[in-house]
Amino acid sequence: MITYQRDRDISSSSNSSSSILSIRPSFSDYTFCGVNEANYYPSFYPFVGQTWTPTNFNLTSTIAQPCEYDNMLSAGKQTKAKRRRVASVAQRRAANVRERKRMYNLNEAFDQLREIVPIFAYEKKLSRIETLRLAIMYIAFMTQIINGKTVDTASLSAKKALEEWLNDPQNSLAVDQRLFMETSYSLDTDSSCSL
DNA sequence: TAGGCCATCTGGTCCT
DNA sequence: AGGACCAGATGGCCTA
Repeated sequence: MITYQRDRDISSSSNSSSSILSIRPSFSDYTFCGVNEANYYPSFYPFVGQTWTPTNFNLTSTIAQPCEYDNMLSAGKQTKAKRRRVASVAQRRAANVRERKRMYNLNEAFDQLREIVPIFAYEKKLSRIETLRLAIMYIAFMTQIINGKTVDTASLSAKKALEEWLNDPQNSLAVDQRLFMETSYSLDTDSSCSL
């Protein structure tokens, strides 16, 4: 009997002699069940903390079948005939690496955006959603300037938008209201401002 | 301790 | 067929 848990749990666990193994069994575990690498089917999450057996993973042949959990997930959904892509261990790992790289690039773009939007007295690092919302308002503010509105008028609209935003019950963000006031103040007083 | 934010894994879908 | 993109799930970390 083998019990699985996530890789992350393993790395944070100090007890290396534990009988708890990785949720991703070694290749030998698959071959033990008669599954070859080409038919690797990586759906083990439902069995975290549970005793793993070929029965509850529905491994009754040499080919891994979708487990009950996947059937539960797809139940109730209007599904057309789906293409089941069978990924090898190497393909799945490569996809994970690509996904990490994709998210890294996304975060790099967020960092660049954080450097552009004016935050002034805001000492805390903006979250991604804060960055996006601030950028939206900043663009709206600058658009008004470009369209000939005075800084005062544009700043008034920006302040109004900011107040609406802050008063939005859905918005739990506690942003200092000085953000946009200081933006307009900076435009007013700093001629070298490159905003 | 609850909630927010984030990283990561994963499978489905779209596109080349 | 395979990569990119996306959303759901999950767990860790931090803060109020």
